[in-house]
Amino acid sequence: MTEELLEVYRHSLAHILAKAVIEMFGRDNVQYAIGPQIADGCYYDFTLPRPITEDDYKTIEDKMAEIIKRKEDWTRKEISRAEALELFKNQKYKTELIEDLPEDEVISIYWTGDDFVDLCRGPHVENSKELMQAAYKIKSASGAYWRGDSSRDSLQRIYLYAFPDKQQLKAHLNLVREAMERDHKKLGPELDLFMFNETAPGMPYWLPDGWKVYQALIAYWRAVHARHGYYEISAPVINNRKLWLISGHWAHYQNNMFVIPSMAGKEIREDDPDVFAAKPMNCPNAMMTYKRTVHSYKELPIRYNELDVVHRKEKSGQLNGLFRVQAFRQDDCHTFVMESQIESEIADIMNIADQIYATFGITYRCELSTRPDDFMGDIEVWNRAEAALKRILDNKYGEGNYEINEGDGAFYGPKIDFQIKDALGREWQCGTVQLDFQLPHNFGLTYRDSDGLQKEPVVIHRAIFGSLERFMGILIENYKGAFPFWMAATQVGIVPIREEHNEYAKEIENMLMDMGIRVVCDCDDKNMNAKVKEFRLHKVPYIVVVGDKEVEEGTVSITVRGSKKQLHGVPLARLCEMVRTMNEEHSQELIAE
RNA sequence: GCCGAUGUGGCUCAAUUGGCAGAGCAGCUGAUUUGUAAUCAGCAGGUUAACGGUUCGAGUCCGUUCAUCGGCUCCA
Repeated sequence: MTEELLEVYRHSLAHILAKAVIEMFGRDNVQYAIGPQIADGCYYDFTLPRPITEDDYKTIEDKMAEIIKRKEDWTRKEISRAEALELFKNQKYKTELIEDLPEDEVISIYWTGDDFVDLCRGPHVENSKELMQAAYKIKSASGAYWRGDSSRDSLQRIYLYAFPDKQQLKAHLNLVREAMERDHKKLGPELDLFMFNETAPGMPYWLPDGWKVYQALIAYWRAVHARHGYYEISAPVINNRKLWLISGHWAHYQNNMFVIPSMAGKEIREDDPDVFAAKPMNCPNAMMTYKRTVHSYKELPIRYNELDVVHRKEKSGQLNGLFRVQAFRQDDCHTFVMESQIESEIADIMNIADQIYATFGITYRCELSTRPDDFMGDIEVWNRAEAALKRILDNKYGEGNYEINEGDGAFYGPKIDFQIKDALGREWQCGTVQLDFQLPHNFGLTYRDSDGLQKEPVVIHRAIFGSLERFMGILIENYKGAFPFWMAATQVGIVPIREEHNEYAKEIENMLMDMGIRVVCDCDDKNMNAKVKEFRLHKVPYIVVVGDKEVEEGTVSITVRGSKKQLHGVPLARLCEMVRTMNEEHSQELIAE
């Protein structure tokens, strides 16, 4: 099955879907918009007399089957603009699409039978009978805005899984089911990693086990940055409005800020000096730390790393587990550089990103976002900065091998984003490198250059994880909760077989603890099988079992997660060597021999 | 914010047309001491998300709010 053929099937099924919906609700009651193909099928957007619910899915699917069985011919016609406008005169979205086409564009339409016509470029099947073997299933229904614009009509979108045959659909549904098993929203509470409470929507609580994993991530992150000349700072979490007025957040970002009046019940007034806001970003405080003293060109670049929690008020309906939260820790850095240092500094950041992502076996996609229409600052500086970013990406990926979002940059500078996929294949922005010419200016930052003149530094905002919360979500799904040894909350679980083995088990626990290993020895009064099961459920990488034989020999038995065979008679010195190696190398695989 | 769905002990789920809120796991107590995924018995655990309405009677029907999920839009 070639890609092209798959496309023909999905495209054609979108038409069948539209035809089915129209037959269900009546031609005059349906406005149909667009129905493109997507990764696992297609969708179609409509305006309908009432909302589609799950009860309708079967009806629509049956209707589609019935239509396909009619074995209607599909005929393509090319028509003039005037003819097209006449044909679709009662269809507002089609009319708008036709009006927006260039004057000289050939307008093609497809008839499916003689009672359904759609504006379409094609290609399609010749006759519906070619779809007899096709397998499809309604995935979901949801709202969607006409042309993705929230100020325009709200349409109803019906998503369809669509494949050439039943086997492929079944295989895909299995993949989806498996992906659901990896869902961090399911695994997180199961493994006691994190939780939420309705008194703090979108603000995760990190539980003891989750916090250990989180801390392991941070420790690794610190170790990497220490070798690249980074210094960590921490700054206030709430600041007076004065700061946000200077940075521009009060004007441009207020809707996303938790604003805090000085007293409970006090109204927030524009002229009240005593108003604070929780920081949605770290940058303004980083500017303040730079500004505390004078700087020489010899000091640059200055790299201020930080891990403070930021709060962003999101509109309801936008929260999503750890992927979209209202309180999160960014692995943020603000680097103050001279313009001439931008390229080498960003190249170094890209190296750090590569190193860190590789440790987790994560693949990412880079996007460059360039100057928007409402940009601020000097256009020459913009051009030079964009050229520098392009050179870096060209060198790394080759020209044209990365995406460029023209005009998508921030108003204060261009940026490179790193996109990473979750278990269901949805992409999330994690790392980001943004150039900023504006904040240093707003805050009046300067350095004394070698020529004796005062100049403005450029700021590079960057994050590798993006937000620790989002990155943890990605990692939980990536590893299905079975973290590599170096990250695991409990790295070694010890199971004494009988009470008389407890003492030896505790000796091993102490020995490993002295090495900084996260170890739990289960001396509870219960069946050893129950202890093993408990450790397995928590996906503990190494389960160490000790009984008569081990006490006598001074060895352990190791059950390695994911491996069927057990390692018997492992000397304690060897156990120490194994765990030390995995920790030091941040290896993803467990040593199993 | 928009469209749709969901909400019952800590967890997984029951509860017929509206008719006594119930089980397994986890927990506690006691017994049990076991070689790689659940030892046995007993006990306890609930304002069915919250608030309001309909009804002789609401987990169940209606309304509002909150939270969560799938999307749209926006974002790390």
